Amino acid sequence: MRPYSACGALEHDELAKLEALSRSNCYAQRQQLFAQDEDAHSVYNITSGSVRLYRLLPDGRRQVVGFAIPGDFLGLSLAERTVYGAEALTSVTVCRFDREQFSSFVDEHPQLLRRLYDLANHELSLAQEQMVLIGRRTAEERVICFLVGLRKRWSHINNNSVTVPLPMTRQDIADFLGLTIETVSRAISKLARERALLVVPDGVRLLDVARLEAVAAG
Amino acid sequence: MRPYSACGALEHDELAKLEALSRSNCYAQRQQLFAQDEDAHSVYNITSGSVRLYRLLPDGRRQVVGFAIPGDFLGLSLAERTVYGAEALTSVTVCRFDREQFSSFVDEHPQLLRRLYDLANHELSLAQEQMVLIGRRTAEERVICFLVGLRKRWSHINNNSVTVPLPMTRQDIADFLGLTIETVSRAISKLARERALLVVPDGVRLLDVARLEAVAAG
DNA sequence: CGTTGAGTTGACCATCGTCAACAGGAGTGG
DNA sequence: CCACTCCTGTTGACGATGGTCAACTCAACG
Repeated sequence: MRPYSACGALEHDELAKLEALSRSNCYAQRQQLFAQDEDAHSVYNITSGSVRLYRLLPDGRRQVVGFAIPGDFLGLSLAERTVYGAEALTSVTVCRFDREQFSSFVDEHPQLLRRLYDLANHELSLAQEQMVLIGRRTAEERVICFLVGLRKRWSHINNNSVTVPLPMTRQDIADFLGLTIETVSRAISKLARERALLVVPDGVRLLDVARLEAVAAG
Repeated sequence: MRPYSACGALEHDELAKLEALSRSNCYAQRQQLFAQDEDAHSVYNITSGSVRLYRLLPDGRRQVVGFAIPGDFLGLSLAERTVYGAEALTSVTVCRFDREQFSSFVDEHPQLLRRLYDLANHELSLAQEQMVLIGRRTAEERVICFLVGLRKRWSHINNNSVTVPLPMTRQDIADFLGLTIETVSRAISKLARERALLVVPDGVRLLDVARLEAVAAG
């Protein structure tokens, strides 16, 4: 795990010190990294695989608040308790840090803290984007935004491919977009019928990228 | 403006230095503090009045991403550009800081930065809460959650009164909850008919707090 | 070859959005 | 003082988007 994109603020030797605090770790598909509302032990950096982040209402309704892919961090809030659960969508490998140790390291490196602060504010902006998506867009628009946005996130990793991996189930997508599984399925089928995309095993291939990105932007 | 709740990390003399950087400022009702996607000049601390924060889609659809009340900060992300607009719902007074100066001050006070970091992560958690609200709750539940949540925020200011000030229009509430003005109006009317609340000028008085809070929690 | 679980599709329906009419206050001007 | 307009909010009738329920396909797996 070299990039440490969140840690660009660190000098080489500081980076080495941080790396010394980390432990590599694996999770099987469907295994939980951590649950909602439990004590937070660790900070995670995903090195391979995908993770879903979700919140539950007491009556069982679920909202997926995000998906983590390689390079993403979890638990950076450094809060004592988790506010969402995290579950492996595929088999997952992570670099894990002890939360207390990581927190102390951060306190000793204000430049890193400043970088994390900017990162958190960027996340906040994305969360607001998601509010607009769920609150003010139609079902088809939500699905398109989801696919286009996910492709953009993968583009750094898979060389800008038009094939978007979808390791999550339709249920996960639905719970992310505030829809039902059937509505997501219908939206994807409609786009496939219109030759805007092609459904492939464990993903979709975007065919009419221009059209899809126009809808996502509009 | 004494509380500086965000600045509890500062010593008395440091607080004084920060205060020296601030300028008091007024805005008339409907006046814009700043627009979406413009250069960010300032950091604001609301001292009186209410502000709506909103994002616009290119086609004019609007999502209100939050309301700011006395004690709240705006522009703390310290990003170069604004990601949402802010408009005064009532006449508003603020303490305004130059963004660059504030940013430098923060860089010289890691303890303050750490406090701001925790604050940003708390905001992020609230944004996720809002995603659950918009994505997975019914119209009536959304309205109830909104009222109960707003009451809680005002409780520090107005001595835990069951009367919730609503300086925003129904349109603002609708755009916050991902609903229409008519649906918000109907939900409030229904709750009033059921004696769960009472509509008063520029607000509502919660009558059956237990019931409302139960719905909001569930 | 049967079972299971994900995904798709269809028929029907409910919630919420749309459109329209109306009520009530605030501001304006005769 | 009384129209008159304007704006916000309320209410009703109707309709569409998306949810519900159910049947079916298909692949994975034992």
